[in-house]
Amino acid sequence: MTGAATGENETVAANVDDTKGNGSQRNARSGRRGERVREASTIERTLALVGDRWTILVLRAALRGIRRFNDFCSDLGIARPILAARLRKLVDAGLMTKDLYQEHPPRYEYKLSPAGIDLSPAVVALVRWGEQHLSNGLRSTVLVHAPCGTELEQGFWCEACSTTFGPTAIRGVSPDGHR
Amino acid sequence: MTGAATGENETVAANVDDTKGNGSQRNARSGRRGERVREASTIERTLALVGDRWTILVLRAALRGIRRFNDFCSDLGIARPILAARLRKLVDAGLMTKDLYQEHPPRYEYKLSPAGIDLSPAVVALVRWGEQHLSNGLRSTVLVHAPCGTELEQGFWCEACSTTFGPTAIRGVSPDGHR
DNA sequence: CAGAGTGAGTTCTGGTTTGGAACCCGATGA
DNA sequence: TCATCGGGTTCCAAACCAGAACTCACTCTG
Repeated sequence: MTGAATGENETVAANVDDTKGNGSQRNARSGRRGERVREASTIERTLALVGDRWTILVLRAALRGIRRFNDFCSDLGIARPILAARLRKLVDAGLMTKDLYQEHPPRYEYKLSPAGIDLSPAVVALVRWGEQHLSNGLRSTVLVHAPCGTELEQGFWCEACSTTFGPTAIRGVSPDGHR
Repeated sequence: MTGAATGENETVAANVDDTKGNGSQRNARSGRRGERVREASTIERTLALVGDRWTILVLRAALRGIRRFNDFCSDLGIARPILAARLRKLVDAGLMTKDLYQEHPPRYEYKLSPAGIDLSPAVVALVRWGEQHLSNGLRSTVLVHAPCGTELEQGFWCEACSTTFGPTAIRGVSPDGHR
């Protein structure tokens, strides 16, 4: 009853299957707040990392070339303790590196690691969504393909079919089904 | 890794220009917590909306076809008050709709609106990043192109050049031409 | 018809996280 | 020597989050 009721032809992207039906997951957590026993799924862990108001902004600032503590601070308007905590978390998670760029008063720069750069599709997707849906008529920035200046599209690409497609054509499968 | 579909390979994504140098920047906020005076930029508003641990998970559940309060609740393991607050926020923001599906005890279903579906590239990007960087060897879900079953790539696409490209080839420009 | 069950929330109550100010520390540099 | 800068940390109040329990309006079972 739950699912099918609406069957109709909405634009829906609603059949991204999650491959496990629902057999196992949902199990116990301890009584204590914050330390759940069930193993968090991958996305839950992803969001535990980047799912807050600042982390993505820090990443975006880093993508724009900002590297120093104070520059992040004044560019984002973020409170210093929060920034320190976010940078530490990102460095610990391997998304950024902290390099000494000057010894005597030890000074560091924060740069994106490859894993951090890999997150840029997500950052770009959020930026673009905001520009499309939240800008009140005046878009502040348009992201374009640098070589030609055309506004970029973001989409999914199937190498086998050599085609792009939208969210409705996505399915989730389990990799360990037979392997 | 990321770039299978991207022609060039690259190191740094650090020169996405942000078009404003810093002309108008970072100005005042009031003394009160939470009500800043400066007009938040688009991404800041985007993140104020979806930038927390649960909203993206709620959206992902909705993409998977979940529609009812209790189903979200048990699928995600989210506390009921938080879920109620998130759904209300998403409905208010126009990302989801709340439809009556039964009168007598009034019962509602929550569905993604087109604006919510538009966020799926971001959700997918986060899921994929997590699968690539956070799964400890065992990936729980692989997203594939439904018609052919090939694992999908996500990338940027330039219609003018008919080419895909990676994050390094992105530039930000001001929409009003000058600059 | 009483009682159990269901779906969709809200209230209550603590623990956790944020955000802002202020402070610390080690070099410069005037 | 004192001020400044870059990079943090400490302290504290306000906001947010999570869980349990409760409400409300039905419907179903015996």
